[in-house]
Parts: sequence; structure tokens; C-alpha cells
Amino acid sequence: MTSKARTDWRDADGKALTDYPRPSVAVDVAVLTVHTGRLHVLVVERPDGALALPGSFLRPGERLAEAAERALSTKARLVGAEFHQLSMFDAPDRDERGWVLSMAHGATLRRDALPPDAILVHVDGRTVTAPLAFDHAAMVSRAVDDVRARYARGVDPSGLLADTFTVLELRYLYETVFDRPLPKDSFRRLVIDAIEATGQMSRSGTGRPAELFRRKGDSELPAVAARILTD
Amino acid sequence: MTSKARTDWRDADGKALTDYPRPSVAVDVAVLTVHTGRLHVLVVERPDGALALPGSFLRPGERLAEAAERALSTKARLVGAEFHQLSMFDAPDRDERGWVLSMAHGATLRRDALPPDAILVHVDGRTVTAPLAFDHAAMVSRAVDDVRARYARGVDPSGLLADTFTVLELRYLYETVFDRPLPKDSFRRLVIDAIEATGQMSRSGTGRPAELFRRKGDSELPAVAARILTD
DNA sequence: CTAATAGTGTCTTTCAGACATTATCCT
DNA sequence: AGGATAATGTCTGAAAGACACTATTAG
Repeated sequence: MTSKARTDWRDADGKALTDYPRPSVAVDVAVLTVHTGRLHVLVVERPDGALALPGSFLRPGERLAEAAERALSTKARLVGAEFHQLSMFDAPDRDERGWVLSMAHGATLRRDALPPDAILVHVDGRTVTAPLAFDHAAMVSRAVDDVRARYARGVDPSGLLADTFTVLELRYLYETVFDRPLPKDSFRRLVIDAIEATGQMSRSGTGRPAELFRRKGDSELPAVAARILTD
Repeated sequence: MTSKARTDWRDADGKALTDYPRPSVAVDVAVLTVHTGRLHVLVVERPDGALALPGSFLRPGERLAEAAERALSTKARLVGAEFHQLSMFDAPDRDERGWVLSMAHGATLRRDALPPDAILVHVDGRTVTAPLAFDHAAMVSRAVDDVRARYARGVDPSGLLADTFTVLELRYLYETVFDRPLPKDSFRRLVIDAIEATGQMSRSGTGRPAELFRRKGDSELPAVAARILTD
């Protein structure tokens, strides 16, 4: 970890590593959630009033995922999220304060795992509906792409639903994530082999009660799901 | 770009940015190519004799893609590649010389665009068949995943074939990339709407000459391609 | 002619999507 | 019973895969 003077501590030009100024490295996290049947992203208010994704600078020896977790816990009082690297945003002028690279991360959490006073901005399709600081709007779009790709491979891999759920609840979730209506019976056949019946019934409001299911150990969706879901 | 003393040049803890030691940021590039009908990755020999992906440290104000291009041109005499960010490898101890984050990049080039004396290592499935320095073997696997995802969406998007090609040549390429046999007639029907006939015929070795095709402007494959190709 | 490969027609099976029907709760 | 929703059965069109057949070159 600590830098020592070594012969290979030089690049191909023979220039020592330490001769180069280094960029600051930051992480920003797009926390997506479903609220009132629509996709939202968690934002925080900056000192100047602008909205931005929660983020933080990387500390010595820290891993990016750790910095992302720290950013969420200090800026949004949020713990236990699972992060996915999206991509590195590296435009030299993306932060007017200096040369800051930022690794965008995506995370997905249930609304009730977020603080009640969290600021949520609606995401329409893959576009956030409020101006965000820096290049954070592009990060949100990348986060939507990522969550769609993951949800096309498995049944609610990020746990946006509770442990048990009905097929209807699952379909509503997928319609929200993929922003398109999904046929009731085709959707049921698509997911039925990847979930497990509990035997319990949901106490329904009206009509026949729906059976409650849970994710199966191997809750992978067939490869054809990508076609069905992504039109 | 230049850092100025500003009030917001501090993080949430009130700690100034410049108080934190910064990591070195590097790029490494996995250049994939097809040679003798098999997938290979370009490697370079390090001063200590170990094999590694070509890489470089990021210079001030430089973008990651620029550093990747510079690494290829200085270490492998290679220009004109198109890069795709894969992911950031950030284990604090991944480089014994110090704290070095590396952004892995993928690129794809025709064998004849590489120097004749380039060192190529066979990639079996998604695993490189020779030990590589650092975490470069994992980077190669990620590069294979990336190239497969891109080739499932479009017809030879990285130009591994020449401008014109026969359907057979295209199928051999896809069998190499996806490491599995593909049925002759289904494959033809899969790609035929995404390519354009030239009217010219390939001077065949024997048998009926095959028609030469070129990529079409919108050479997107149907969404179902992902299912067919990825089993 | 035969050999060899390119390209296409056809059949079967599978399955998404649409629709209809049955099942099971509630008031 | 009647209303409402869950779950399933059935039909149809599309298409992947298998197979066979035709087309076009070389020798």
C-alpha cells in the first residue's frame, strides 16, 4: 500500500509515477426505487441548493464500494444497499472545482428502506425529470439501463418487493422498471418457473385471493425474457 | 481544471479535498482479436518477463480513452482502436507498487491491424490461457462478456471482418466469439435483414460462390439474437 | 458427368400473445 | 347469488431448428 521507491515505479517513458499530478477520485450513487408505481431516484440537496446524487471522495486505501456505502450513510442515512459499478465519468471539466473522476454506481432499494424525508425525483423512461448537478443525469440513465439488464436476468434480484409477493405485484414492478405494459398471462408463464409458491394467500381486497410466492434459490429467468421485456 | 481555493472544495466532513492522498489511476486494455479461428488477446511482456495487458497511467487532464489509446500506441504500436469501459479494478493491494486503481478497457481489432510480431494469447471460452500479471485475467473475461453483448446486438460492430464478407465468414466469426456452433440456415435468417448484398461474388475455392455482403446502416440484430447466440 | 458449397423451401415443434373459461374469494 | 380477481386451458401466428432440395461454380 505505502509507496516505496522501486525501479519499476516508473512508466514506459521512464517517468516516475509520483511526477504526475493525480486526479481526485469520487463515487456517486444513483439509488433507484419504486414509489407510487413509478421509478424514482434518490437525490440530496447541495449547499448551493442544487440537486445531486449522493457522492463522496475516495479515501486512502478505500474501495469504491466502501466509499459509495459511506456516501449513502452520511448523506442519506442509508445502509445495506448493494452497489453496481456503472461507468467512470472522466471529462476533465466535469467538476469546476478541479480534476475529479467519478465512478457512477447504481443501487436499488425498497421505498420503505429509505428515510421518510428522502428527496425522490421521478425517472421518466430512463430520464430523470429534474436538473441534476454535474453529469449526474447521465448517471441516472446508466443506472436504469443497469437495473433493467439485471431484472431481465432474474426475478427481482435487488429485492424491490418483500420476501413474499403475488404475481400481480411482480408484474406491476416489472411494468414500472421496463416502462411498458406486460401481458398478464404471458408474464405469469415467464416467471412461474423462477418463483416458488408459499401456500399462503394474500388477503385480497376483493376477488379471489392471489397466492403468495417467494424467489427461488435459482431464480433465473429464461434468456427469452430479454426479448419479451425489452420489446 | 486548475484547482482554486473555494468554499465548496471540501467534503461533507469539512475536510479539504487536498488533504486526502489520491490514488494513481491507470488504464489497461484487453485487445481481442480472432486468429486462426480462435479468440486471442494481445499482451505485452513486462521488464520482469511477465505477461500483462498494455496499460498506462492517466496523465493530467487526460481522458481515460485517451490514456488507453496512448498505451496501445506506445506499448503495442497500435492506433485507431475503439475502446469500451469495462469496470474499475480497485483492490487496494492489486499493485504491489502502491495504490493504483485501473480502469479496464476492451477493444476489438482485426488480426491484420495488429503488428505482425504482436504477442497473442488464446482465450478459451472467457478465460485467458496464460498467467497474466495483476488482475488482468479477470479483465480479459470481462472483455469477452462485453464483446459478446455487443455482437449479440449488431452485426460485427467492431469490424472484425473486412468491409465485405460472406455469410459463412460471418457465421464462423460468431461461432468463435460465442464459442459454440451455430446452425447454418437459422443463422442466415437471423442476420440476413441486417446486412446488404453487394451483388459481387466471392471467388470461391470450390463449389458455388457465395455472395458478398456488407453491414447495413442500421445493422441491428433482432432482440431474439441474444437467446440464439447465448444458448 | 461428379464434387462441393451456397442458398432456399418446407415441416415440425415450441411458445408468446390473445382469448375464453374455470376457480375462489368477498359482500 | 352476484361481483371481482386469480389462475388455467385453448387457439393461432410466428419463428427456430432440422432436413431436404435446388442452384451454381470447378474440374
